[in-house]
Amino acid sequence: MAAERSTAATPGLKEPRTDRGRRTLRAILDAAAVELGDRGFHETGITHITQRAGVALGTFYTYFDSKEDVFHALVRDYSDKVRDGARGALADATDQIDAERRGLDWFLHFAREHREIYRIIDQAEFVDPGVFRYHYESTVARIRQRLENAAARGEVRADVGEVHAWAIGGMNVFLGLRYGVWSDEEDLSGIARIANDMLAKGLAPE
Amino acid sequence: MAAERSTAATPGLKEPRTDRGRRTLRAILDAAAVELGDRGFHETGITHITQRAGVALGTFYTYFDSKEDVFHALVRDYSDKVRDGARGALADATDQIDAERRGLDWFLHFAREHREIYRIIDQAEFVDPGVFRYHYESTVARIRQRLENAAARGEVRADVGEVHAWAIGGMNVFLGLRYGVWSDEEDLSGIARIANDMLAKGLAPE
Amino acid sequence: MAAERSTAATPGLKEPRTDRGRRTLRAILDAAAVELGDRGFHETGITHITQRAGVALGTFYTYFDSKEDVFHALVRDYSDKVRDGARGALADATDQIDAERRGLDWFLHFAREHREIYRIIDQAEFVDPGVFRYHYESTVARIRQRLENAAARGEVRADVGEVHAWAIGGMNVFLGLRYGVWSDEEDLSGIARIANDMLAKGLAPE
Amino acid sequence: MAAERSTAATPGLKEPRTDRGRRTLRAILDAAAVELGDRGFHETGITHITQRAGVALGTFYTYFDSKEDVFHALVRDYSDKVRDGARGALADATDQIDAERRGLDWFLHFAREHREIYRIIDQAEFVDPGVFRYHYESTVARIRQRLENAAARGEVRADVGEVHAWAIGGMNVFLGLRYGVWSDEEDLSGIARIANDMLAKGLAPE
DNA sequence: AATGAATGAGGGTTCATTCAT
DNA sequence: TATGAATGAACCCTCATTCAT
Repeated sequence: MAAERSTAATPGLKEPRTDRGRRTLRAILDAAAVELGDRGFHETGITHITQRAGVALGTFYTYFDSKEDVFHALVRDYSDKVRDGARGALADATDQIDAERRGLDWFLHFAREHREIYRIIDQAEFVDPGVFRYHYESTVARIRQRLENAAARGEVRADVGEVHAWAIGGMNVFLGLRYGVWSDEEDLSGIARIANDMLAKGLAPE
Repeated sequence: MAAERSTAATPGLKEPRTDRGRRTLRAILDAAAVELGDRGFHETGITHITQRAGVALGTFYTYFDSKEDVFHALVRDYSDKVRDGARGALADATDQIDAERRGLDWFLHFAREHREIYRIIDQAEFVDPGVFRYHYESTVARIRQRLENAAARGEVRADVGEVHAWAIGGMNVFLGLRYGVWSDEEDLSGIARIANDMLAKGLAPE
Repeated sequence: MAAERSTAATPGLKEPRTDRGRRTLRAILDAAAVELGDRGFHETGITHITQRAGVALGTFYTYFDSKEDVFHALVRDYSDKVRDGARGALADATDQIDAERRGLDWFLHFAREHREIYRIIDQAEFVDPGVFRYHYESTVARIRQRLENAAARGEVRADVGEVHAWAIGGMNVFLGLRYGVWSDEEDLSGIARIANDMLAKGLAPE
Repeated sequence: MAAERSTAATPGLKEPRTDRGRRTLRAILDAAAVELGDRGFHETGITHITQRAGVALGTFYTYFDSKEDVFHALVRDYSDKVRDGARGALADATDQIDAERRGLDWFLHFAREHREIYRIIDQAEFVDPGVFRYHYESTVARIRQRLENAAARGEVRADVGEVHAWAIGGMNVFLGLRYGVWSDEEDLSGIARIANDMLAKGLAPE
């Protein structure tokens, strides 16, 4: 649940030097994820975060330079998680269509488990447009790469490209919103299978 | 470009009684669309809106009860426009697949023409969650209805349902974001054709 | 109920020249008495007054220069009413003690009938300190005059003076507040008799 | 002069946790008493208070939730002071009439010393009607209690009751206004003696 | 490292008053 | 006279950030 710090230098974040410091940072990060996800960026005050984390207001600024900074850190963490999680899910797929199904399946469950992700990433469009665009462009770029590789192997139609990748990305995101975030009832693997079946036919080699 | 007032009762809006009033309201609405779309809800001050509209600060409150109110009005206006515009575009389609292509084609052009729409509607998730959900749920419900009617006519596979509708909605929205809002270069009708071709195969009757 | 205009020149008031104008002025004055009495000076907006009066906002300024002006006019009207009403009540008293009882009796009933008076006059302390002080000083001066005349006639103790007058004024005002304004239940004439009995003994000639 | 914090839970007040905090709160409270007393509630801005207190605007909200809150706190503090001050003054009286004289004497001096009290408590009628009524009702209830106890001891007439208590309360308040607040010249103890003499006769046992 | 008091720019909203019609 | 749209100064309050301890 807690966001693991990416190893890349994170500007605006002051790395803790002691164990106690690491625990505090972790508490703040976790609290921030919950609060920012629940209330949204503008409705969340630093005090909301520090109170939930059980630390004093000023302590926040021991680890972050600004409110934007935590937000940025969280978006990057989540973006990384989506990338890594999907990658893991794809690993033992039989073919590319099956891989996409597994990826969507994993993503839908992840979305339901981490509803905050949606709210946090969506807000990035206004709070931190850079990461927002980066997140979607790199996510879609990976889809595209997979499709083109598969096309080279003859698994999908030869003409797949950027447009298909964005279309698939949009499908996945909306299904995650509708069935993962907004609802608890549906069988997510079933949803993934239905969507994947349409995709399979849509992408089948001529 | 100017938002036509919907006929439905709009709470929080005080209908102007004179012609001068109607002109002023229109100016405020147009200015609000530009400012809210450009800067985002929280970065937009009432003064930004009134200055662009060329009226005094207080005049804003002659027509709206709060900043949330204009926002709400704009989302509803835009939501109606998307609905009506798509409906018009669908009208002279030969079959349902062609209809979906025309709808997407229209939507992509509309998105490029009204980049604000995206930013305004996306922000609604946090500013006015009610309309946000309503907009997407009703949009997708219309897609679903069209699909099911087409299935009854044998034009598309018999098992189409809610999941397909959300998938298509997400596809359209992301394509609009990527090629309509973020870019000026691509031929939008070409994009629509590519996506529609994948859809045609994905939805073809068995 | 409607405030009659005193004949003295009232600055800030524009005398109506037509009959229609007189009716409008009257409507505004009556509405102002109700609203200012109910909500208080600062909580009352000009629109509250004009809406209750059934006229347009701008019409208010046809008759008054400012919000303070209506307030001032009302305080003066009410102050005059208290003076004239008490004077009338005193007229057929047998002696001065009886006169004071009749005055208090009348005042208590007037207070119950016109609860606004209290709220309006009390607020004058902050809104229009001039009239506020004038009202109480002249009211008490009349009491004092009556007492001294009565002392000359041997009806009350010889040493009556300003202090006694203020004490009696305070007594009357508080009884009006407690039994006239705050409550509907008590028999006001009985209250006046009780207080007057204490006064009779307190003021009796040695 | 500084308002001591009552021990009762004070909603809307955030208790300071450090010494510095306690000093700041005290400064704000003192400044608020002066400003609210001088200018009145509506004419006093938060900046008036904080500037006089020598702190920044925002600091006000570290200790109070709103302008109404300080006002409320001040009225309660002052109300308590009047109660405690009068109680102390009464302590070594020989009989009840003498006690009332001492109480009035103390009150007149207190009023002259704290002219703000009048203006603050009077405004409560509109700003905070609850405490306003509470202040006067409990003050008068104490007078009544004293009178009835004295009647039981045969020190005053047997029929004393609520009406007499309100009458006395009104006398005291008006004398305080006229001689304590509005004027600096008169000998307050002399005033108290004159009023008390009238009272002594008015309340004497038959 | 941690605390919490202090800061003050900023922003939404109100409302008495003006004025063109 | 009457109307109601337009004006803009004023004000309360929020909250990210700083800083002394």
